[in-house]
Amino acid sequence: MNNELHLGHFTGCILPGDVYSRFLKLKGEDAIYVCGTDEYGTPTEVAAQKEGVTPQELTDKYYAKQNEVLKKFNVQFDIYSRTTTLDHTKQVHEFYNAWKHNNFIYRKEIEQLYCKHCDRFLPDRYVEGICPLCGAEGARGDQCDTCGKPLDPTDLKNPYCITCKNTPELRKTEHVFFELSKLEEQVLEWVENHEGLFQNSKNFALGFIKQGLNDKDMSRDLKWGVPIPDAPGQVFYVWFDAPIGYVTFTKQLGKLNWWQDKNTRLVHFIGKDNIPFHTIYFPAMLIARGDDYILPYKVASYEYLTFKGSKLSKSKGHMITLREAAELFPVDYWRYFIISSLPERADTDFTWEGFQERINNELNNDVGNLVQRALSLAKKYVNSTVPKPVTLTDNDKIVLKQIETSAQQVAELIYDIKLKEALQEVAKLARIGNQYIQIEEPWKNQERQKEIIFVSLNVVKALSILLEPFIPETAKKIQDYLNLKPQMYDNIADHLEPGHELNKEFEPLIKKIEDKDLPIKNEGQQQQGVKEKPGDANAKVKSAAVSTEVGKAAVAAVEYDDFAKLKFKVGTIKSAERIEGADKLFKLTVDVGEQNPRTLAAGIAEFYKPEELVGKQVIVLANLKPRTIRGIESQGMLLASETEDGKRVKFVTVHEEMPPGSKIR
RNA sequence: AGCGGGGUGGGGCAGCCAGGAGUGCCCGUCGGGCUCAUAACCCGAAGGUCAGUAGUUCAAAUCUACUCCCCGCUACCA
Repeated sequence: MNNELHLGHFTGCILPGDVYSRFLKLKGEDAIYVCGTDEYGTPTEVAAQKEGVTPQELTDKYYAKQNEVLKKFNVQFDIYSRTTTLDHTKQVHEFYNAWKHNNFIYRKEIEQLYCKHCDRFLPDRYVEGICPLCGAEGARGDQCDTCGKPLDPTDLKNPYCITCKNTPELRKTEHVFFELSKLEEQVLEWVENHEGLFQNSKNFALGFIKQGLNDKDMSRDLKWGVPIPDAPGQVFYVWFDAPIGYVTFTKQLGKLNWWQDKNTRLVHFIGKDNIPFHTIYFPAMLIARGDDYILPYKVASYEYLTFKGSKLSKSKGHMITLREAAELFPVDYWRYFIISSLPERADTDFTWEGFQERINNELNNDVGNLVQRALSLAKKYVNSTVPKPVTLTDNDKIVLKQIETSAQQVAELIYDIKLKEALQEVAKLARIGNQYIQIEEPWKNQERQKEIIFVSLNVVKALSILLEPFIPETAKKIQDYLNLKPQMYDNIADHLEPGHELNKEFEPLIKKIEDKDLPIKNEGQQQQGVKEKPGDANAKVKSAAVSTEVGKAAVAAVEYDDFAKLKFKVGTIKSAERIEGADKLFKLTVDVGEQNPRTLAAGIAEFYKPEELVGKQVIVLANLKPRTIRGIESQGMLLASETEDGKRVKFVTVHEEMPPGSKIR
């Protein structure tokens, strides 16, 4: 909760949950979709400190932004609340008292680092020092980044306070512990026998439990957090309050009793980093709470959508924010794309090409086009009125029957949270519709026009219902064209009334994404006005190195200093060979006047033969951050020129031989 | 380094947990058709030793062991 929402958040938890809950409601189920912001925790506090505002001010700001953008994406929460409310504090205290009552809480005196200068304890990330294991400097109190080992603040050698840099001292303090170890068996049994966990959740949780569940220190000597009632000056470790937010928010909706109702099916949608909290800690907290609190029915955990190939990503880890995404394309495009490429099994890399392909070929050509076809046929031949079929042929009946079959399959898949597959099933119905029109040829087959158009329109109507959970705006648009009121899922097989008038005004549902619409081509504009941090220039050029798109990227005006950061050198190609399994790449060794020749991966294999290259002089960007491409480390980038259509590529050279290593300026 | 995941026709995926002819989906390629529709749509074809090795089995993409590649997390974060 110290950042804007980005496509990763949307993919991992928000959108799948929205599709699922929209579907349930459309199906007439008693469903609520509960979500909120988790606002405590040291990261928020540290971020606020950096921005020079209070944590509350920071979270207020982001809460408002998130709320706004979620509405834009038509996320239909029943409540989007926050953990910094009094309701939540009360709810956490209620849990705490129950844990105490059920003997899951004990106190223990431990030693913690204390900064006299700042007059505070230094938990987790408030302290840095030298890692006792690998000796690296700047290891944080919770973990060393260099060797990756988790640490306790007290493990650090030469610790210092990150705020004032003074050396802290050890001070005794009494902390509250949650006796997780007592629940190991119960949690293990639940994980092992629970069918509702996604495979990745289950594997991870089992591995986690195998290492043994230790009691957890719930106390933090901080102010920002839910105060522990009987431990003045201490707050709950954020993961002990955040999941209780689900309970708080449900209570705010007046449905607290759902948590103790055996018929409630609690389904979590999370990203994979949240797996231990939703499969181990939270279930343990619920068991310890007692009073028949229910455990999750399903935990849908998603892998990551990664952005390494995207030119929008300014640095590693930077995502496209939802706000940016909505400015670029209609939100339904994003909703469609993300569900159709949900990272269920493995991380999935986002590419603009993939996005464009999916939207153009599937959403546009199959779905959009079918709607357009059917409506146009109706307008042209039956004056935009649902015709009365006289005699239905077997094929007509098969297609009408298919609507029911599809609806049933889609429903089963969504109940089972196989959203990607469900959406494919919807797209399949659109294809069947296209196929049907093609085979029946209503433009030729005049005596059967009424029946064919009748069937086609019913397919379109069915699509509008099936699509609603996924792309609600588009679904609504189709229903407007059909002049229909919002439908329920179970009405899907009801045929349109003959004589029902359709809307004569309609336009293509979806517009194709042209190459020029993609931000790759607008890179210059995109980045204007964005202050890049020093060193970022490397990152920007890097993406061009693999895609041979040097010629395509529009060039924004740069400062001379930025240009001066780039070190170009003349190099002589010593050897060139194809890289196995890569059509476009050569592995080159190039002498750039250094002790050893450099290894480069160059995307010019479609345009040269290896033997043509040996001995040639090329221009190399020598201070590009090395990058591993197809298993070889590319230590620079070869400059080349490319025609607009990408059909011709020629490397850049000097017109007379220069000594290898000569500078370019 | 630790933890997790992946390697399936040219590209992207599903299938693997509950083994049964390489089955499926999207794109691309090639050939054909249609002209109602957004140069869209429909039909057909080519293309894979399911990363490798060894095992279990009547039977392995699927189970086991090992090996090789790749990726993510271990900053914020789903």
